[in-house]
Amino acid sequence: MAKEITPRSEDYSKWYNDIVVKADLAEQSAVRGCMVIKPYGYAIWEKMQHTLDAMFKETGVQNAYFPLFIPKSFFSREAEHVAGFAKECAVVTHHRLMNSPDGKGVVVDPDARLEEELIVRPTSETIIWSVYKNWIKSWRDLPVLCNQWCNVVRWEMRTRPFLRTSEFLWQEGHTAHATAEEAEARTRQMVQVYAKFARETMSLPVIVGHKSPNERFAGALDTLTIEAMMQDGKALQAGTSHFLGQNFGKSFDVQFADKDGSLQYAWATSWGVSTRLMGALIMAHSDDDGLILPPSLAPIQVVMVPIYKTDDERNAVLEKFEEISKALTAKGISVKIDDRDTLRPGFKFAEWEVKGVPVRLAMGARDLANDSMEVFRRDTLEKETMPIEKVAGHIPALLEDIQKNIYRKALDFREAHVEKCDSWEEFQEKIQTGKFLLCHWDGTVETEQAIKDATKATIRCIPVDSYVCEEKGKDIYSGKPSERRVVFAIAY
RNA sequence: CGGGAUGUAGCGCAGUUGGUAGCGCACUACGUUCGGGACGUAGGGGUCGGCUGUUCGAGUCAGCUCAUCCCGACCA
Repeated sequence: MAKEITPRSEDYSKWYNDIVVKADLAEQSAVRGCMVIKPYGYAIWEKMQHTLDAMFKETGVQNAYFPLFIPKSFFSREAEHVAGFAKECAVVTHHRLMNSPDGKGVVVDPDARLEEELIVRPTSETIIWSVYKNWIKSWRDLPVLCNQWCNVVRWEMRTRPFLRTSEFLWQEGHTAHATAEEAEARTRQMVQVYAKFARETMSLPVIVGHKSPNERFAGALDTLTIEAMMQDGKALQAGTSHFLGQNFGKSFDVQFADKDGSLQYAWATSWGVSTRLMGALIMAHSDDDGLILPPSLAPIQVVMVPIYKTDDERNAVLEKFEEISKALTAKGISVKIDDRDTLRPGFKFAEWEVKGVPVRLAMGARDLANDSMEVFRRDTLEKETMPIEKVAGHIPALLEDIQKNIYRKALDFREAHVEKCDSWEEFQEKIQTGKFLLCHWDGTVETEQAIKDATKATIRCIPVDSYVCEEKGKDIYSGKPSERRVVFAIAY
């Protein structure tokens, strides 16, 4: 495959789109800004869903489903929330079409205008809290811990596959609690679920932290985030968990009788991750040969490519593959024997590499004679020849090693591109080269905005686990006193 | 919604001063190949984004329009 584009080149966007297309993950749909997720891409998303879903359930969360359409009036109840989403809503105004009077196609039937317009959900806080009002009467009804897997629509001006599409798939959790402490604890708990998922399942190192007020979710008192670094050094917000206070409880009049008989408003959290995680996966791990998938998300973990000239050779190799396939399947490993007769081995090698399959086994007449097999790992591109009987036993440890190695590689990359910075001159230059800069910030929206206007860089988070730096200093821009360092970066 | 660009085969593109539509990849058939994206031969595939105009004649010129992409503002 041609190696014209490298991950840190200026044409990162082209490189990314190239991988999306060649790895057969997604394609552009006829609808502007929307995306068709193809079977291979969707299989990865399904694996993400299953893993996350199990993690949610371990924390007591249950799945539910709420309507796609939200009456417009619901949005006017929470002022900050509506301000955040008003500019990007798809609105349903009619419910019927009719044949065009001029005989050409169909038109909207003017008589079918809805009395109240419906908004296609950009997020479901409003409709869910309108339902919670009926569910929550007593402290005994709390907490309510619901999650839904669904699609949402945000009519963005500019779109990019997986990272920002007009419609996207996601999961949104919405919880109601009796106390602020409990809701805040849930907010922290869920961001840690996301961090664990990113690190262990996606092999993606993330920084957990608070968003600055400027970057907070519309209507939230606090937003926790996981921030990841892509291979061009830019930041990607990969998941968020919001503490919503009593904003929605009050807006939707969700009151309950507390233990002491007093009426209280419920406390809320919401948290979500989307198909944007697919974008993160692509941009964090791929190389010039295509996608590199962590084994825990790979739809196919081991692919077997037979090499042969005659039917006899083919049958002999496939027989060995079947044996190994059975042994691996018994261990819960997903295996594919690529027995397509019309393609040459070299083509198959390249194709499975683009798709990011972690391990490839190849076997031909030469190996057959030696009772050996070639084992190839996608992450390092290393080949190893080993005796056939040892292969099945070797694979589980190899997959585990690949999983860890991909994480290690991404972590090393991030470590090499994070640094402290105390000079505004240095900041302006370094931030453009793809770095996370740990800098002092005076805590004001004005300073953050001024830095953004000057450099496009934003505060990605105020870290709570890695890179925590509680030391006094002077703001990088304003020179005013600062209590701690925060993470600045240019983001997707 | 501002600034820039592009619409020609499934994809990527060429098409000169206006004169009967081309290339590469992909696709179909046959043969030779098969240990890192094979090769040969023969085929199939088009409302040149749309409309209007200029002209004997428009992919090419003009006007309008639609769509897409990139850069801004917005955003997970």
